[in-house]
Amino acid sequence: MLDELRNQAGEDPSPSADNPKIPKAVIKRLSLYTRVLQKFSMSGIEKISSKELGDALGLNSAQVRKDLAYFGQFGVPGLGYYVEELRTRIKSILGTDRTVRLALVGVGNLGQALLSYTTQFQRDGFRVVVAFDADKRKVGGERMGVPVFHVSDMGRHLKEMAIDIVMLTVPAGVAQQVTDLAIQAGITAILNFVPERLLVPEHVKVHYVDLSIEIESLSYYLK
Amino acid sequence: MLDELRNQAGEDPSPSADNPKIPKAVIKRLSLYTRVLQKFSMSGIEKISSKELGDALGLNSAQVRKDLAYFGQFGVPGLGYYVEELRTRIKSILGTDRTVRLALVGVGNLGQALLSYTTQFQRDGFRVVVAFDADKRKVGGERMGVPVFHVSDMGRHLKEMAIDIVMLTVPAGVAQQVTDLAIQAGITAILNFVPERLLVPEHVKVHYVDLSIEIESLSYYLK
DNA sequence: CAGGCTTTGTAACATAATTCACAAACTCGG
DNA sequence: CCGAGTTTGTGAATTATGTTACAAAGCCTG
Repeated sequence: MLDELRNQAGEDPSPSADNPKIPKAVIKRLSLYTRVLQKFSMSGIEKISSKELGDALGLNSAQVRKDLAYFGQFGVPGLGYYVEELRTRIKSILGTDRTVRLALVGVGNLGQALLSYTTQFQRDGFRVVVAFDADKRKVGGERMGVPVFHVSDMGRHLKEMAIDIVMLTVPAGVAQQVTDLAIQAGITAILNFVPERLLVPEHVKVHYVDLSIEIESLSYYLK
Repeated sequence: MLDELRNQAGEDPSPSADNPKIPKAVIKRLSLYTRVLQKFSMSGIEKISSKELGDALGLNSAQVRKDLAYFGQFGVPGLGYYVEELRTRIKSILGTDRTVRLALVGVGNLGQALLSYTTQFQRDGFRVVVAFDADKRKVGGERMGVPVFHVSDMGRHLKEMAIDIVMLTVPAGVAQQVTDLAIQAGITAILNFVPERLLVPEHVKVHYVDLSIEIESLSYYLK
């Protein structure tokens, strides 16, 4: 599909810089790894093997090692990986070693729920710093400590506030329009909750969260 | 055992109960097809080719045909597919030709947002018919027209109300517990919003919706 | 109603992702 | 500091998924 994108330039001395195609699934698993490592770290455990890491996620240990191998050599033969070190390095690879700045477009039901998701978001290093809506009655004040502006000013605010990722929870029908605006403002990553396919230039990455599809496909497996 | 765990990781093809091996991705695309077909149907268009259907979703036309071929022969050479007929048949395959009955566990922020998602859900043939929470203050009345019961009565209600799918939006930490209860009550499909892996027997299907992972992986692709 | 045109369904091919398997690297107890 | 025991990192094999290509089927125009 339109998933083929360049990878980020290396920000650390790992061989990731040149590797042109890392499977999307690998990236998602990296994210899972950090979560497990976080837990282990909390329990005061200092080292972990690919086997243990895999078991915690239902993955083959070779897959864990191979995933990590995309980015360098982090392990010690005969010992495994140092939990904290590995966690730090993966976070650095993912770019979540600093706070990721999110904007929310569409302060409806789902949008507000996302605004109140602060606990989880905070813990994972994200922060919703601004929201937008087309309804003038919702604009002006704050919701859950987040200022809400009118979409007509979105471009300006997105730039000024150095937004990394836009979350779309607008009504179906205006999603593409809003997307175009965001991209004009320099946004390159979108998390789309609207059940509509977005047409975007190649340098823009869209992830879809589609509840209806999840439910429909679950329905298939009912028996 | 390993198979079971692997299944829970959520991203790989699992041997579905009866149908030998239809890729999970195929099922999700079927769901997308119905959406496109719905739109075409609305516009009064009566036939559609695999090319057109694919174009609408950014897919290769052969993939569309192959996906459909898993389930039979629906098309007419030289003509394409009859929109309404195809839609009906796919819905029948997915089991969404009747209302799918959902239960929501955890009436927090996200849970309430899902309860208010009625418009979209209704349109797609789902219905949240009951909700549960552990907080006695939330229990008893209705939220968005949906009765809320205490989790301690969950098993009974799930059975009595013939629930198909359980949506989990409970606080991290109790997800596994709630899952076990639901499975004891005969539930075989779970949509899990909690950022935690669920251990379930083989016959139970779990789909994960994990916002943090979506954001983290988007973060990777930034610049 | 014949023949050119279109589009299906699928077999063969191509690509991608995962798992296996093992040499090499390192640990650690004694 | 040696040797038995682990565990890594990675080619090779396997499995899964997607694409190409085309014969067969059916439409439709003249």
